[in-house]
Amino acid sequence: MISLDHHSSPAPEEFPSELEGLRMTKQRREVLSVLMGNRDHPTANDVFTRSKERMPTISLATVYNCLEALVSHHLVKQVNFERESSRYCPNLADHCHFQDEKTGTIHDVVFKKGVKLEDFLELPQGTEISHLEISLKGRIGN
Amino acid sequence: MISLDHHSSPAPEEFPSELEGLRMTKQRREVLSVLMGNRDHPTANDVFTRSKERMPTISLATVYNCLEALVSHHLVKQVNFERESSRYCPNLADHCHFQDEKTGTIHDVVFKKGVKLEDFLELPQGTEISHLEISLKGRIGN
DNA sequence: TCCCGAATTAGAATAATTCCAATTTGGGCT
DNA sequence: AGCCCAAATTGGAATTATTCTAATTCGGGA
Repeated sequence: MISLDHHSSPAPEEFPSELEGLRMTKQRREVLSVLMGNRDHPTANDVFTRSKERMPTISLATVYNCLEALVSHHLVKQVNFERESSRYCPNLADHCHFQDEKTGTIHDVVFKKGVKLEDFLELPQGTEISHLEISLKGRIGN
Repeated sequence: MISLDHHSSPAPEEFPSELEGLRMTKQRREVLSVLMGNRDHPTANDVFTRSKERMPTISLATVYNCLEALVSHHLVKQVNFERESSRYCPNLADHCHFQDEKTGTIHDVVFKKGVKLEDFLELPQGTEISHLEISLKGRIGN
């Protein structure tokens, strides 16, 4: 069962050369630091644009590769809203996402302390949840 | 605030010529009856294949058009799992989706009776949620 | 029946992502 | 330090789901 505990994200910048068993190449470090530096849930293309400022030779394919490596090593989360292009988030705490329909801004939303999935969902018993994604859209009161 | 009340879906088949302000053309009726007939969360392409059996002239574009019309008139729900192609679901009760990673099968999961979003999420106060999507992946215990 | 806006259609276009094949990189071993 | 080799990067092509376009068809109301 997935836990909804509250963790905090690692401190920005300063990454070892290997993290969670992932070789920290300079491209991966760059992509990660772009994500850490501006937590506005950028798309792969946003990350590409930002990375190029400091590393002009990086390619979009590499950005996709790096993001996929970071996601699969749980250093970053992939965020999806319907069919929009994926966004990326370095907040490793269990949380979900709220998109303000007015501005498009995405906000992290945490779970109430101690809440478990079974508390609000009628899960067929025996289910092992390996992945959970909650996406909200709406407006922020006036 | 979105309600998590338990409703039931309309009875299968037998649709009036206008529903929820939507003109029920024969293509839309066909698409809807495909969805009602087999609630296995088909993709647009699945719906296209199935529709063609009874209506060989229907086009994929029309299937997309019909699905979009049905979704926007709240007769059908669009279901997304990460970046996979959208699936469609005629269950109008508030519910979310669990995908068995072993088989790929998608199961509807309902909310515990009376649960409200605020009960499990720390929503920034004043937020009006207009759309909510919860997608789970995992395994069904042996 | 005629008209007209809406719906359908086939095919082209788009957008995000993945694939491919060639090159580069860098850690470990000598 | 230099070599080796698997892994990572790269640019471009390919793929896939979906949307767009423009032409045709449909069907309800006058």
